[in-house]
Amino acid sequence: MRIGELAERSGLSRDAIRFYEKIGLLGSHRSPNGYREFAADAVPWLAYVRTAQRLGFSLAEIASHGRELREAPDSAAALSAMFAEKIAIVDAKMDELAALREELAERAGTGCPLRPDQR
Amino acid sequence: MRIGELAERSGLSRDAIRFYEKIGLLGSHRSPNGYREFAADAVPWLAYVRTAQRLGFSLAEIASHGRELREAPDSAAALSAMFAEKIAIVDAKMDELAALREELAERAGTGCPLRPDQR
DNA sequence: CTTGACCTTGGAGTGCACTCCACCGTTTAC
DNA sequence: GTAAACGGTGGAGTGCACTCCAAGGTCAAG
Repeated sequence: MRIGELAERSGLSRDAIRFYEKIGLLGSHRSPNGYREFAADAVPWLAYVRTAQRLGFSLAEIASHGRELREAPDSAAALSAMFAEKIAIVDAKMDELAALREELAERAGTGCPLRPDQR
Repeated sequence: MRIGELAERSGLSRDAIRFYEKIGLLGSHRSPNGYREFAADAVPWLAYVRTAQRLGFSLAEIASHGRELREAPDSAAALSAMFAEKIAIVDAKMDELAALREELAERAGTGCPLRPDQR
């Protein structure tokens, strides 16, 4: 698949895809004419990248996550440990969100808004 | 409280605090000597800002949220509606995180990692 | 054989959220 | 009274994640 198709299927811009390739977030090989060729699984990978990114992971983190996965010894234990770590991070974020939600709900109940300053 | 104390109590840099004041995220008044004076509730407000920011809200969003709150008619209903909206956003983020967590857990189980490309 | 859609590479520019700096005035401790 | 600590301003610089643009190569259709 070439860049235009991937752009359309992933919802990303061509420029964003080229940028992702440049920083090592996305692999590709080149056709004889110099065009980038992407594998079919680039689409779900980019969907995952978008989700992880929206949830507060930087592209560098996502890329290093991807690298770890590729470089991991093919051991189920190592993989599980890595995912457990990521899941712990996700759980921590969820806890924070729950706390923020609580805070919002509480203030909504009391009718006492949070303010930048007393004015 | 002056900027140094607020910086220490909030864990933010003086520069960050000045920046927040400049973009209207934080109010202050000035002493006769020109020094900024901050109210005591700037500390919890900044803590809230940090949390909301870490969870993916931009400073512009947080600032406009703060403004809405200050400008809201003093009606419990209006406040509740506003908070309900924010809570819905938070809930959506939590759902996304849960989905990501699911995805990670699933892949961890199968031992089939996600990859940037087949290499 | 040209038109148009597609692709390439630099490199510049953008918006966000700061951070750093120089240079200057004020306050506090000794 | 002076040195250190603290405060002020304006402006430049940084890192991230793109976006836009110019100049040009490739390829299928008419």
